Amino acid sequence: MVQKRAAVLKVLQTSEGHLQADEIFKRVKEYYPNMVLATVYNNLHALANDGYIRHIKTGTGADFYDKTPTAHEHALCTSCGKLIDADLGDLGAYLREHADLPILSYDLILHTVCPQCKGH
Amino acid sequence: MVQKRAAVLKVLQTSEGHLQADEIFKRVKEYYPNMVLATVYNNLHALANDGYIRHIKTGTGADFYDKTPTAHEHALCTSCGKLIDADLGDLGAYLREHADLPILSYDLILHTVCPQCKGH
DNA sequence: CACTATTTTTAGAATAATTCTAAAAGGAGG
DNA sequence: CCTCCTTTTAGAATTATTCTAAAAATAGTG
Repeated sequence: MVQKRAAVLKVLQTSEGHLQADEIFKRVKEYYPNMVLATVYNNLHALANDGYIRHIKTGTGADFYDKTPTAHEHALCTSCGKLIDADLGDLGAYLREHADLPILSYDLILHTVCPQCKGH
Repeated sequence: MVQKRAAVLKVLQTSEGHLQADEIFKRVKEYYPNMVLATVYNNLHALANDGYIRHIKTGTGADFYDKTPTAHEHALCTSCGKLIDADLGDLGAYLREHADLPILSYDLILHTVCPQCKGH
């Protein structure tokens, strides 16, 4: 049994939105006070590797982790810094159709102003 | 006159492909041996801000800088680590058409195996 | 259950690209 | 020449992430 891996996954799955490693760390520590940040990273990598979660690099600051592993895209709010889901249809199909190169995978981050921030 | 900014720009423009800050630093230092890395970053930011070049974050290791500021996409070779240009048609139009959010800008990195690496 | 092998966790150091800070230098305009 | 504003320098600081080696937990096998 891999208690701490399960705890990391559970925290992600029972949280709203997308979290960063240090936030996950904080929340898992409530259950496992002796938890260490390196273990969170270990488990996040393992979980992403096994397809349970997604690892999203924004290029600005810390990475996010997404409880939903199925294909969808993300947008970063330039105002509040939150990462939100974006629906872009079948972007993968578009890319594979138009690219002049084989696409192993891709990372896309949109920059937007989220609805909350727009409502000033 | 901003000699060092011009030198940074010239190095980029007269080099093949896409460079990282430390490589630009090395090359500019041949002309200005007292050059310092922070100045390279200063000038790269200034140049990107003024639209002369593009700043490309790959999310893995160092950022790249692109002498071509007009719209096109990029692919990172998983084998050799080089950043190469990718033609994806009018991706901006696709995104704006399909997105459920306003798109201020976006960052896309494809992962591929470049032609050179493919030829083992 | 005992034994061994593998995985997980820990603690803390290390990494590495980038940014920051404060001071010095440079150049433009009057 | 004087003053202002920009650029540059040197080096420290930042910060998320990774690495390392040792300890602990766990699982598999007989």
